[in-house]
Amino acid sequence: MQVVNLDKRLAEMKVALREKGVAITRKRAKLLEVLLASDRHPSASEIHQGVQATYPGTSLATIYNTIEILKDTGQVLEIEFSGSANRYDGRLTTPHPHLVCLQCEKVEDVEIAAPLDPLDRVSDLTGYEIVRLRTDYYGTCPDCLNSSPSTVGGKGGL
Amino acid sequence: MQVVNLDKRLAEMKVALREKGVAITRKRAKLLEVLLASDRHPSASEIHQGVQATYPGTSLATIYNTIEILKDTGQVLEIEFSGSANRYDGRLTTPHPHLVCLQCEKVEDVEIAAPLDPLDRVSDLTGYEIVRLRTDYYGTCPDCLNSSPSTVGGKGGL
DNA sequence: ATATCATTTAGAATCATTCTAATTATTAGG
DNA sequence: CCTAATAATTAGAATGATTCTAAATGATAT
Repeated sequence: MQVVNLDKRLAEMKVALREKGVAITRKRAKLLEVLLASDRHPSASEIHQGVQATYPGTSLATIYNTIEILKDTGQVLEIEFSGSANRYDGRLTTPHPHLVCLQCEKVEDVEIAAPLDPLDRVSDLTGYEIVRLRTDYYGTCPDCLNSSPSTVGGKGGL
Repeated sequence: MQVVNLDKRLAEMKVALREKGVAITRKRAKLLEVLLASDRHPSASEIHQGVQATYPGTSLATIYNTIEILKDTGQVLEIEFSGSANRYDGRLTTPHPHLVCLQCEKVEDVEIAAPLDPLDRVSDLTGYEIVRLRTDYYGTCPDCLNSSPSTVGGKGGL
């Protein structure tokens, strides 16, 4: 697993926000904390719950607003899902491969071979100006493989 | 570009549906046609329009129902997007890399290096039972690079 | 014909996300 | 300390893709 110094990341994020000219309010600070505390790639609503633990009455809109700013400043990586909520990675914000469990919707980082073709090679090849690569492996995690040997279908949204 | 014999694909799809025990109604046949006719990876609503050209009054529900069956039988590849409609590939239904234009929302196949790590190697490595890999390059296509030299942002949903 | 079963339908429901317009904090000058 | 001005936050409405529901239609096979 990519090891990240969380304190350092937190500081970085704050600097980036300040440079953007936005205030680091208590709720926003808490949001950053919650985001970094989890290696689960939390969803907006999970972050919302985390912030509400300390600041009840925080609106979901605030969470989305702040995530928007984080995205603009490259301080969070958004992992998009069509069937369920998007997930966010505040630790490692450059696109990287993920392992997604279709059963329990866990999203993990996976340490594997670097990009098949570097972005600029694909650019050359296609004439596209490539800005990012998404690489995700979908399947069933070990936990789910064990715990539900019979549950085959998986009605989940991913 | 992967070259596919469309007539053959159409026949394959029909066989797969029959084997599943579902009828190939006129609307469904048309849907398959529309799906295969396009290399644009059409959305449900684009397919809907295509079918409606011949069968006005076709419901979107029918499109989604049929796509569902196609997915179940592995006869279509669904490419999911959180910000906008999912796209469908009826030509090549095994997961393969795509090039996605963030500007015009074009989705193209791209012929590049095979998977970084074969699925079973990732399985071994992680204990996951991997079923598919998603690999998408995001950027701006040549057309959009030319036509809108100033339009930087791109308020689009992808 | 008729009972059975699959297909199709319109519209409602869902859910994540974005928008809106109003309220509340915060800050900088006086 | 006040008071604009500005930014942050809010509740709730709006959006948009997808799924669900329950009813209607169509086809099939005795």
